Amino acid sequence: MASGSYSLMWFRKALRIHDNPALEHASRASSFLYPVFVIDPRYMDPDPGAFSPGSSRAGINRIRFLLESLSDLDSSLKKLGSRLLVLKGDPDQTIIRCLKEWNINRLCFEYDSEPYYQSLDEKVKSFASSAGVETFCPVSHTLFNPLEIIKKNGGRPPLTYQSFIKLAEKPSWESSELNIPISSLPPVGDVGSCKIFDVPTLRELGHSDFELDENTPFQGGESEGLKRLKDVLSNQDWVANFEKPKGDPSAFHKPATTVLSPYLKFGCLSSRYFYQCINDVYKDVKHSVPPVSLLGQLLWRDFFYTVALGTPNFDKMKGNRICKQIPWNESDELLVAWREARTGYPWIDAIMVQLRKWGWIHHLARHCVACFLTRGDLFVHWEKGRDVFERLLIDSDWALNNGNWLWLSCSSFFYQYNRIYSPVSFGKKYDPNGNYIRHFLPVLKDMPKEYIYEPWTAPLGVQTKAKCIIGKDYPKRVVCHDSASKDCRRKMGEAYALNQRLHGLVSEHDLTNLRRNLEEKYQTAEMNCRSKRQKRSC
DNA sequence: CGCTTGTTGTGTCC
DNA sequence: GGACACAACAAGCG
Repeated sequence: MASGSYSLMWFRKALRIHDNPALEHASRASSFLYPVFVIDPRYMDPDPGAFSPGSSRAGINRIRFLLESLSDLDSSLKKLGSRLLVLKGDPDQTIIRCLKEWNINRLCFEYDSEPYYQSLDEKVKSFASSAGVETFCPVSHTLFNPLEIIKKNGGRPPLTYQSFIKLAEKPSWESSELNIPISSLPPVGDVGSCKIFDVPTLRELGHSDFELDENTPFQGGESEGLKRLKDVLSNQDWVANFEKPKGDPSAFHKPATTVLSPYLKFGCLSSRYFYQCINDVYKDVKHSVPPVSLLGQLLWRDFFYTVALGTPNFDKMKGNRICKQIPWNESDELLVAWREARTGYPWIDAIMVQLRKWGWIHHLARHCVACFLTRGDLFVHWEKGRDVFERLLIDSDWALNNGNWLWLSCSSFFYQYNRIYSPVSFGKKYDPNGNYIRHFLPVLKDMPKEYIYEPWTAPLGVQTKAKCIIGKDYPKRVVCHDSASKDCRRKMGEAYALNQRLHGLVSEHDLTNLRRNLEEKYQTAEMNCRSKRQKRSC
């Protein structure tokens, strides 16, 4: 193309300038470059019916993080002589209209393995090919191409971390220069009759009633992500010796992990660039190794992306060949208590408050509440907890979120259902004084440390003095952990036996039968108590 | 079939 | 802080 191309760079994730092969390609030999982000009203418009402020799909914290990331991207593009063109509408229809209106002959966007993008991209690509528009969709969100790994494994994804590591080996780009600085970009061409917006504010999108008392301390955008990365890397010793299971989930003034996950989720930070930076630190020093090392965490991310892509119905129990079929109970009452931080277990409730306010909680805190909701205490379906995380986390990532819920509920990957996190003693060993609880549940701030993890055991006099009466100022616990966790173990055992007997081919009918049996067998004191309450209220 | 391996449990004992 | 019992799982490999 002698006169140069009219190129459209479609931003979805990869909200960055550095290590962005699609952007690089789009800017090469182009007369005009149109950098586009499409706001889908279904994703961004307020939904007053949702259980937390935000849209129907995302809580307010993640929408804010995305808008901050877009603003940052826009100002970086402006420094390079370009800008971000924000459009509103159905993403596929909007992109197709732009392609026509602007006579685009080259469309560039990052490959995305999530089902949502797979079907969206299919539509856009099929139009592009019929219209003679060249498309360029590089894999740059993950370290490896998940399709290649699946192919290498004979068409099925590896199901253990170690087999994944063996298949993956070293990434092809390990020692190439990824972060080639861009000094300028081609100009944006005429936009014709397409309505172009600036990056909107939350208020402009109609979100106004969000809480202001304590919001996420994490700001979106590539600049912020790179700054955070620099901070992390400046502590070489910490990077080299990082071991994931050893972090302190109750540390919140200074989190025990990098909190780079939200930047990786939106692609504000390139996972490949991060990988190279860690490798640089490792060069001359003794360091931890996967799976627990910092580099190991990036490999976990790729592992889950690969399994997720190669597993039909990965985000469901039914029809998911790697998921155990378990007769989770259908109690919305218990789900809501968990979601609204009213379980009566301060450690669990404090975590759920931090999740709602910050949109981020420590990895082990995620384990505690996920285990508690599913196989540990409440026996509620992992898909319901998954939905809550999906909405509230600023770093919620389709493959990782579903993969971790499968893991924690002992539905796949991990099967030792007798290992249950105690909602009392797990937090206590990190934070014996309960500072974390006092911060996120101020109603308990004056409870003596002897009782703060189990306030229902505090004598009434102590409760009065702490101005926190259990059952009035703070809820009574929704189940008794000792008996509930024992019941969960037994239920899991029976469900596993059924899965084994039927070789995983458990029908809806089998599951209903087992559920009925279990309910008869294992009704604990609380369960009886709860059903009596329900009957009374009916 | 038997053996090894698997990121991250709890409670008790020394 | 390390060892052990607890009660015990699945996947992968030979």
